[in-house]
Amino acid sequence: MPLEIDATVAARLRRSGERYTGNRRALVEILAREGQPMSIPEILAAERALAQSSAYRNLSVLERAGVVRRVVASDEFTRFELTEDLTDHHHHLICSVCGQVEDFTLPSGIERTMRRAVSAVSDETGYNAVSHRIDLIGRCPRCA
Amino acid sequence: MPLEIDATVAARLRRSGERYTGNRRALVEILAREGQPMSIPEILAAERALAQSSAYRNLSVLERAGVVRRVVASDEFTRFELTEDLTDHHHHLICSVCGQVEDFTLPSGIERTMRRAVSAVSDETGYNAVSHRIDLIGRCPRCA
DNA sequence: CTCAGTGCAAAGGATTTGCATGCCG
DNA sequence: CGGCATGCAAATCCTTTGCACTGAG
Repeated sequence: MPLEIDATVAARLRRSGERYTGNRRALVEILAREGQPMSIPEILAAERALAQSSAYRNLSVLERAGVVRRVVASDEFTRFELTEDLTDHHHHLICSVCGQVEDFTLPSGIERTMRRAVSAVSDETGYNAVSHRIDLIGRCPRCA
Repeated sequence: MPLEIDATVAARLRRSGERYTGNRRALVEILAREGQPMSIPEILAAERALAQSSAYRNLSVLERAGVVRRVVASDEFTRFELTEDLTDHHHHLICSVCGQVEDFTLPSGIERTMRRAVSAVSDETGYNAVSHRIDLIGRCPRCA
């Protein structure tokens, strides 16, 4: 796992008044290694020693600390990924059949356009602190 | 409810080999009237006579027939809305606190740009029949 | 020592399903 | 008439929680 991520995570947990325990480090490591949103079953398969309840509890802690983000796909599982500032700004390709999620990025020009549009909408509607999320839905090559 | 929607729904159900029953018509009517994604509790509150299981079952039938679409917000409830071709292409503002969903549209130029970008990504990744979904996340005026 | 973190098992809660009955086609 | 739709209640299954125990600080 990149040292920088590790240090940032440590700092954020400290700021939230939470410890950086072995289980939490393991979770961050798995998510960093995988680089794609992972469901709890996938995480548990990758880390046999981790109790299911600890996975849920710690991911929740990491979410509140701003380390991981919840991703909703098309199947019954919530997925988790490291927040964008630990990795990079990206979006998701979601397979409508199997629910698998893949990352992709948009050209920076389009991102700029989107940000402008988003802040315009935010002004018009009275919603504040608006972030955007762009998902593409289709069939992955395996399910096509 | 607009006659045109009613006729289209009837046709799609027929094509799926499904009946257009009273409950199904009531669901379409409520969703058309509301014009915003609705959760099951909201739907049941609007239609007291409808059994919860019938709501779930019929919305599922309507989804398979291409009449309604599932919308995932930020709370624990799945929401439902009429598909875009029965209404219009739009996106969602999701309140990160209460989960309420509101519609908004983007300027057509931006939509065009997005469609081009989406098809480029689709070509690169091997995903096909890709549609896009843009959600803005923020706090609605009531929760701000 | 203390208290947060952990694992196990049980509870919770949205959604699904089994089954007997009613009604549309 | 026959089969799908319906309502009720029970079952499912992801997720959360209670509790006793362990380990880090």
